[in-house]
Amino acid sequence: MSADREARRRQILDRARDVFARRGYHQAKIDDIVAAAGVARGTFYLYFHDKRAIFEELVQRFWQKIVMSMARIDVERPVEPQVLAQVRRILDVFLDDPAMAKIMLSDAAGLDVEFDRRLLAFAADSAKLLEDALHDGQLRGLVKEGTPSVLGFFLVGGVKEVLLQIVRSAIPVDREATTRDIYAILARGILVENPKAKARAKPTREAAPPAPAPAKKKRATRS
Amino acid sequence: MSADREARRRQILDRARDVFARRGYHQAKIDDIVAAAGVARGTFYLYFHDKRAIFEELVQRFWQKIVMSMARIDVERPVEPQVLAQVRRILDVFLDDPAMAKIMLSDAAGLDVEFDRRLLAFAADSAKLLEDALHDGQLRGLVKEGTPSVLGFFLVGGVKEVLLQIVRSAIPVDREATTRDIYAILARGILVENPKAKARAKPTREAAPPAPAPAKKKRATRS
DNA sequence: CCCTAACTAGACTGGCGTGTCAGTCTAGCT
DNA sequence: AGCTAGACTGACACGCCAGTCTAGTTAGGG
Repeated sequence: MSADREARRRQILDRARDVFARRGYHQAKIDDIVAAAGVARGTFYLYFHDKRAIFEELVQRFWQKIVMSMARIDVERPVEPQVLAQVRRILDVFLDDPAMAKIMLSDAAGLDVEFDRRLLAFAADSAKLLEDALHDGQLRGLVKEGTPSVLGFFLVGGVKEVLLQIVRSAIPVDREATTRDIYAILARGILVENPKAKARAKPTREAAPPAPAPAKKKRATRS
Repeated sequence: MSADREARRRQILDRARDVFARRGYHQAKIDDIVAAAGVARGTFYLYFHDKRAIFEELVQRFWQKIVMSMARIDVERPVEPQVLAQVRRILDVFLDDPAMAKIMLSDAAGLDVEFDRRLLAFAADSAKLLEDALHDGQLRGLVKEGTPSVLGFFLVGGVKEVLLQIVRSAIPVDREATTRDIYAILARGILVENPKAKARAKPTREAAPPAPAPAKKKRATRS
């Protein structure tokens, strides 16, 4: 009955997720999805109103998981283990479902004006909350100085990119180690401020350009 | 003659850039582009082979600018001003051309299998170079410990996200201040390690969930 | 005044992919 | 055996849009 129905729905949903992850929203054709799910084209439309609807449902469900993994930081207790645990939980949510992670971290924009609008609005709200939290943290001496919105964006962007690259490369990672790496960046940054000439290895070495779109430090052509 | 031709080409290119930035690759119709450029449909095809070609050229040109802004860090001289200048240059490149910035930071993927493939490959190369540079920096005592690839991804992702949000919100920012904010994160991180109960403001306050896709710290429902 | 080249306006077509719908098939009931 | 509900099928209609093409306009050069 409705249990069958639920199962069938689940099946389509799961397969669609894989197809979306592999091809991206626009490249994923309904034919690909129904083929992967092993159902007829018409059946798909018995369970989902249209392509956008199934995509939205996938995004929605995964977003729920993310929200569920968030925990308030208790100021009365040591912060470090709480932050570590939080980072670890985020890692788990994304890496436990690489297909959805890929979808959330690369697609999820540029499909529909309305969908984009809602997504953007939601993102803005979330960013505002994070910003407030960081500002509050600053007042409490838990967060270093700096423009809260910039701190928040950097934080989110950094974690997103790390997760995306992990998921893309499909290489299994040591989650514990990655958690510590991220925590170290949060707590201490990346650059050494006063180099005071430490190691100094092979003196002839290249520095490097950036990645995908924008990039950062060292090396190149000019200047 | 060819000067006129170059100018016409330029005009179409510039207007197309605006349309792509406003609508995204898929929503941008050829009709939108020719209307914005004030040329006839046929004329467009006198200058560009097809839609993908003009998009690729835009991406290509902007990427050149990014690469040009990269400078090798001279280990013999003080690092801080060099890094500050580097961050500032990146900010300038992106914020001077918000339309292209928007395109590079959100689209630029998911249009064509071949295009994606090349982009990804290129991104991977760049990431590798940055990773090597960071590793080298560690040996020289300029970069803190941690897995170089994770440091690199976090760095790139953080900067990307900050730029994207600035460009999206269209609010003019103080580039000098943003540069310092980013440098501060690079040099010192975000979290205070040993809070030692400093300020302590309004004790009843919310922490916050995250942003767009993945997110970070504080707040929520469970745990 | 004509000729050419660049351009315009816009009609056209071809392909693609979404969503529909008339019909089939199955399981269960009477 | 006859009937019914409703899950499922898949050919097809339709809209959309990139890219092509034609007829007509404009401007300059000889």
